[in-house]
Amino acid sequence: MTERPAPGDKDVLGELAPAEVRVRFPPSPTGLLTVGNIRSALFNWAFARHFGGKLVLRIEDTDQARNTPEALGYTLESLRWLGLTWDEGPEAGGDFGPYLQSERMEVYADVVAKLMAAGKAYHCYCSQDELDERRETAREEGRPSGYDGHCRELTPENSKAYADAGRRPVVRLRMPDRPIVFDDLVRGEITFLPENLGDYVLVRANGYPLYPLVNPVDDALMNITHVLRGEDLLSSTPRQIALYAALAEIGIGSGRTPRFGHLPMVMGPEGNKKLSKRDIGAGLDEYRTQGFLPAGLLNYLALLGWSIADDRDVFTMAEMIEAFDIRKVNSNAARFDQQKCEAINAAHMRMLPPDEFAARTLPFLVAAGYLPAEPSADQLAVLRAAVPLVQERMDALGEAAELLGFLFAGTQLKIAPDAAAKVLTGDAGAVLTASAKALAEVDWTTAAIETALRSALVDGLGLKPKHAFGPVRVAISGRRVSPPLFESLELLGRDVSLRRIEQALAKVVEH
RNA sequence: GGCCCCGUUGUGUAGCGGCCUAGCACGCCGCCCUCUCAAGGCGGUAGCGCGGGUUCGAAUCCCGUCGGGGCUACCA
Repeated sequence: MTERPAPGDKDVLGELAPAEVRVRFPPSPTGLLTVGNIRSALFNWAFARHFGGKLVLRIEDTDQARNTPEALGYTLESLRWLGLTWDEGPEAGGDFGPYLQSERMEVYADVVAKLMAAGKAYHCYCSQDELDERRETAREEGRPSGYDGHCRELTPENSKAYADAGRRPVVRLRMPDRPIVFDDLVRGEITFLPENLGDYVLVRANGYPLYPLVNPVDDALMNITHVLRGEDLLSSTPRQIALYAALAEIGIGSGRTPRFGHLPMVMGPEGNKKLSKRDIGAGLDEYRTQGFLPAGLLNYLALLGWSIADDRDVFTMAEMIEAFDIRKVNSNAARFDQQKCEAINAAHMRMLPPDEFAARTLPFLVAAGYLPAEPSADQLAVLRAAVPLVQERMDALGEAAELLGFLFAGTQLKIAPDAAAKVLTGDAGAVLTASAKALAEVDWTTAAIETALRSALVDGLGLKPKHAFGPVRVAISGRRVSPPLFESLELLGRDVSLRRIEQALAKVVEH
C-alpha cells in the first residue's frame, strides 16, 4: 500500500508565502452575532493563525436602515470575548483602512466612475415593475430569471430620454459572455454558465453602493487572499469573480482573484433550513448568559464541518490552529445540536484549572444575588473549596447559582417547593431530628460527619442511604440535587447546618 | 420555475477502491461505581437514500434518479 503524500499547502497557498495570507471576517452590525457567523469567523481566524497570516475585520454597514452604532461595539466586544482576535480593523488599525464601509463611500464612488468610464458597468433605467414583469415572464418560460440586459446597449439619446422622463438609473456590471469556473477550497471545481449570470446591480438609483460591489471591491483593495464564507454566498461568487476581473483590468486592487472556500451551512434545530437569527439558540448572547466558555462554544462550532481526528472531538484552540486545514472541511450542511454543544462545553469546564473555574463562576453568583459584587475573603474561600465538588457536575457556568447558591444563603435558604413536597414528608422528621443530634457534637470534618450520619440514620434508623440522606440534603441545600452532602455540610459549618435542619424540621411538622 | 451545492446510525463526523463483520463523539437504553446529581467504567441501539454501471473487489469512481439545502432584491 503506497502512502498518500502528506497533503501540502501548495494548492491552498499557490505561490503565496504562508505569512502573506490575508482573510477577513465582514460582519454586518445588525445587533446580533449568530453561531453561524461565529463559525465563519472562527474558520477564518484559525486559517489565518495556522499560516501566520492576517485576519481583517471589516464592518459592512452600508445598509443604513439595518445598522446601529451600538451594534458595532457589541460586535467587537463579542469577538473579543470569544478570543477571535483580528489584526486589522476597528481599534486595531492597519494600512488598508478605513475598515468601516460607511467611511469608504468615496472609494466606491471612484471605483464605479472608473468602471463606467471603462465600459465595465452601465446605467440601467428599467423600473422595478418592468423588471418584475420580465422576470416573471422568463420564469414562466423556464428561462433564467436574471437581468435580461435590456439597457446594456443604450445610446446617449436613449439614456437622456429616460432621464428626462424622470427615471434615475442603477449601475449594473457588464458580465462576461463566458463560463466562470473556480476551484472552491471545500467543494472543488464549480462552473457557472454565462446565460445564468445576469448583469447585476452595483449601485442603487439613490446612489448607495450595494454589497455585491463593496464586498469584492474591498477584498481587492484590502488585498484579501482567501475568502472563506457560508455556502449561501456560493451563487454570488461568479459575479464577484467577474468584478475582480473588471477591477484588475482597470488597475484597481491587487489584480489577484482570491481563492474561495464555501463553508457548509449551519442549520437550525429542525434541520430543514439555515439557522436564522430568530431561531432559539442562534444568538451568541444566549450562550454567554448561560455561562458557556468561549473555548467550549468554539470547539463545538468547529465540529460543524471540521474534525481534528477520527477518535477525538474535544480540543483547544491552540490545537485547532495547529491542525486546521480548509481542505478537510466537510461540504454538507450541519445541524446545530444543543446537547452536543453542552457536552463539549462541559468537557472544557472540567479542563479548567480550579482557580480559573472559581473566578469565572463568581460573576454568575454575583448576578444571581448570592454574592456581593465585592465578596469577602471568607466567601471566596468557600467558593474555592466548593469548586472540586461541582466542577464535573456543571455544563455551563450559569448553573453555579443553582448548585452553589445554598452555600451563601446564610439562614435565608429557600427550600424548593417540589423538594419539600417530595422529601420533607413521612419519616423525614425523625431523620432530621436524629441528624441534628448526631451532628451536634462531632468533629466538623467531612469524614466525621459522614460517619456520624451513617451511624445515626442508616444503622440507627435502618434506612437505605438514599432515603436517609435525602431529607438532610434538602434541609441544607434546599434542593434534591446538590453537591456531595458531607462535604457541603463541612463547608456550611455546624451552626448554619444545624439551623437549617431545624428550619426544615419546622416545615415537616407543618406539612 | 431556473441556477448552484449537498446526501455515512436520531445528531455531528471518520472513511479518499481491498485494512469496513463501517470507527469516534453526542443522544438514547442497560449495567457497574455511588449519599443525590454528575463525572468515570463497561455493554447495547441505530447508518453508507435508491437504481444502474466501471472493477477481481465500491461507502469510496461514473451516470441517472430521488431527496434536502442555498441563491434567484435597487438586504448583507
